[in-house]
Amino acid sequence: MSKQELPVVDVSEGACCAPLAREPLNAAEADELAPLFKAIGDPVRLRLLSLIACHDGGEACVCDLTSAFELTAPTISHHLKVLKQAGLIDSERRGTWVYYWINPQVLQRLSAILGPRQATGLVPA
Amino acid sequence: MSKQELPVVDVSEGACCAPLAREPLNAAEADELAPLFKAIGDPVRLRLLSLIACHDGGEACVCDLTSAFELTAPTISHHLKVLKQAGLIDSERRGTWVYYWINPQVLQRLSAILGPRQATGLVPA
DNA sequence: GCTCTAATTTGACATATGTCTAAGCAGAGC
DNA sequence: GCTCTGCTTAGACATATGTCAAATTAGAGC
Repeated sequence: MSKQELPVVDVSEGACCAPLAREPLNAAEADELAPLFKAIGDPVRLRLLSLIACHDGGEACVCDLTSAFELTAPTISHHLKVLKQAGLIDSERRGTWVYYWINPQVLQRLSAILGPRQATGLVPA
Repeated sequence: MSKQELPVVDVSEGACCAPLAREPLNAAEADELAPLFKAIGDPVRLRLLSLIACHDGGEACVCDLTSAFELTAPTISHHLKVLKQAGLIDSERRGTWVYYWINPQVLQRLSAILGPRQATGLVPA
């Protein structure tokens, strides 16, 4: 299955761009957004995300990531899985190695949710 | 041992504005930021934050908040405490009621961390 | 002082989470 | 086919988390 381009949820709807502070999130929006923040609510996963995002070519091999922590490979694998299931990153196997890259749109969306204003053009004033 | 040396980092330093994707977060920065994202990584707390931010006058009484959920008062109180301890909101008692308001700077900072670019003027490039 | 309401704290509980070890799977190279 | 390396899965375990009921604290009004 290709999780690569699946929107997962109707992103274009309510929780897409309107910032938190503009109108109250309803339960459904919150249920959809919270897991994303939860996924980055762990120091290891935050660093993983950052490492992947900053890595040369926009993608990183698991071996690069594992060596940056004092954690076992299964633990890193677990965190990568959490990030991937949240839709924040995606991956592909190439030969022996598995590469991960971030999904910039999701990150951008979260940024917009927290941002003070700017509905990213959805609502034209 | 090499994981973290300082529990709290000076916010004005690295983790202040530079987005995730610009340079890898170090362990200390991640340890400082992750709890903030974790705090909003819960649907109830996300909605609480949004409700408070959107409320008239920029602040909301606990009674207003409690009535928006099908949860007991202690549970709401717990979530508010988590948000407050994370620094996302603040509160004050006025007579019988307790009012909460958000700390916009913290929210803005998180937004900047996730944002694609814009170091908020830190590095001119 | 008494009581009423608003909110928090305490304690309990089931569930979720982060980590590890051990085992399994997938290619590469012999 | 065998083995080696890279990565994931499975299972176990201690700790953290979300929720509630009961008890407690804080003011307001009588």
